[in-house]
Amino acid sequence: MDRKVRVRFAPSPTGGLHIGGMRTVLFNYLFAKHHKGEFILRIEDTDQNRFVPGAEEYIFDCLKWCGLQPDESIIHGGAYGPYRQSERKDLYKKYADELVKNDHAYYAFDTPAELEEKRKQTPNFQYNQSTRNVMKNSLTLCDDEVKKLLATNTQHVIRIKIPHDETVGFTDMIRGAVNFNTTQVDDKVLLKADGMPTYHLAVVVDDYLMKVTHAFRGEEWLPSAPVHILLWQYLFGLENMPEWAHLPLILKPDGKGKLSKRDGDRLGFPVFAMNWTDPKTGELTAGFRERGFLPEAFINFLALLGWNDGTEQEVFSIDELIKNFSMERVHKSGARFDFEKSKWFNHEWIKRLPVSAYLATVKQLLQDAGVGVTDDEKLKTVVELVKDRCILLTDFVQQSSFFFQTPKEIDVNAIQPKWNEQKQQFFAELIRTYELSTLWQHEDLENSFKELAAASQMKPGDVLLPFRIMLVGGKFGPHVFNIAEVLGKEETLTRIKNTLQLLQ
RNA sequence: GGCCGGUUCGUCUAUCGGCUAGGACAUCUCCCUUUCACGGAGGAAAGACGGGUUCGAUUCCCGUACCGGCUACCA
Repeated sequence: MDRKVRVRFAPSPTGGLHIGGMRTVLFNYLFAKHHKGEFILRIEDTDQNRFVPGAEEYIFDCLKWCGLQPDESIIHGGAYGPYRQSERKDLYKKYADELVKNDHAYYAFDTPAELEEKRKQTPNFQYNQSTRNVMKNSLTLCDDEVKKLLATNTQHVIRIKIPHDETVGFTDMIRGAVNFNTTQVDDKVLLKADGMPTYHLAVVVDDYLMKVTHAFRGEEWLPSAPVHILLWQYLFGLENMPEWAHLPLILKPDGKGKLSKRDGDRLGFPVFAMNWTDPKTGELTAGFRERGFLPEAFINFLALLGWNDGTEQEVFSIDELIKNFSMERVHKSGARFDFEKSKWFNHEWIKRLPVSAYLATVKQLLQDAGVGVTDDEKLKTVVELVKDRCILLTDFVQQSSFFFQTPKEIDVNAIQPKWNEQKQQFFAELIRTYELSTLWQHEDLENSFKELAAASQMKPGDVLLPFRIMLVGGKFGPHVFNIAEVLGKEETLTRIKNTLQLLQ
């Protein structure tokens, strides 16, 4: 391929963008960047009935969060605009007319009601080469009548005239040779009654006009490939057609079928990249971002859903993905989405990334939870201390709140049963020891704690858990002396004293 | 129903004719850790089925089964 690589992602702004779509974006992006090409984002809004306000912005927000920025789009500009199909409406008619003129398409005057009636009568009714001659179209009507109907602006569509008994095939980058016999292909509508093109006409025209070299889409599009190939043949020449790759579907974790946004609610995991609220129904679909995912992790597990580089590496940065990605190594079969594994990726990224990469997010999360953080250095220390224990960013709230505010609840029930006079005295003594101590490093705190335990004829283990609960409130958190160190002398002593009172 | 696609541990996957079928998630056991994690060691766990081709098939071919997708003036 000597042409510059140009790929496109073409969502319709009908609301939400789930992980299947996001993965298609990712693969487009990786392919484009790997080949030093361009990534275009085209809005396919040819169905005006399904337009959802805010959906376009949402799509861009998701891409931005992931760092997958288009080179050309309705907001990034570019030399091949407009990038919104509704604004290209007039372009398509010309090509539809050309097809009619060359006998590759025809006018059809059947009304939606008539078609519906037909389908009711004939269960598996298809508008195709075997039925078109009993329908109301320019193939069955005489020329004068057609002219008259057109002249009087009778509602009509333009349908492709699929040839009889031909083999149409192409080489899919993932699947290899795929062939269809045209006898099985329907006469799809190309131009709708409202003058808008259907997807079939629009993809072909726009991919040509936008000089797209490689076209990637979900496997669900495979059956309509012959229509598109025929269109390329009739309009622009097969030699100019982009190479196709039909990506494997992302399947439900349980049961069967492709993943849908409803599966998330049902099974308790996000399906969209970011939270999405449907403006019409008010229904909220949860997003990975709000659930506490790092974009690095989101991208990483998306990439591995259907692709791998042949090695045993699993954690990839975006640059590594760009470097190693190839469409030929994408799987043919669908991949079942596994939320547990996606969490593992997030944990890996939390551990690997410098904490500065997500410190601001954690700070915001704490703030949202009512935990004010004024000391950024302290936050950094805390995050560093607890990050191994956090799978999702939201886990930082539970793991670090007690560093910044007194625990709301002290799990005294965990101490009470084994509490006695001896322990009571140990902590009274500990308070005195710590009050006198001039050093406040965790090693020193631990040493004096253990010396005191030994002097009191106790095993450290007997008093370590109570100590933890005094400082943390519960049975969790990093090493207790590290906690004490960060908390500082005054706060540590206050918490011991407070809990001691609770135990009275 | 028709057309198209797919089929390796529970899940994601490696293997491009030589396999004692490798890794990861999850799971189990143990070690480390006087919380929980992290980390370390180990265990259990797979080639849908039937025919070919071949010295040899998970790998190539053909059937069957099963799974999925599509079958709108939606994308």
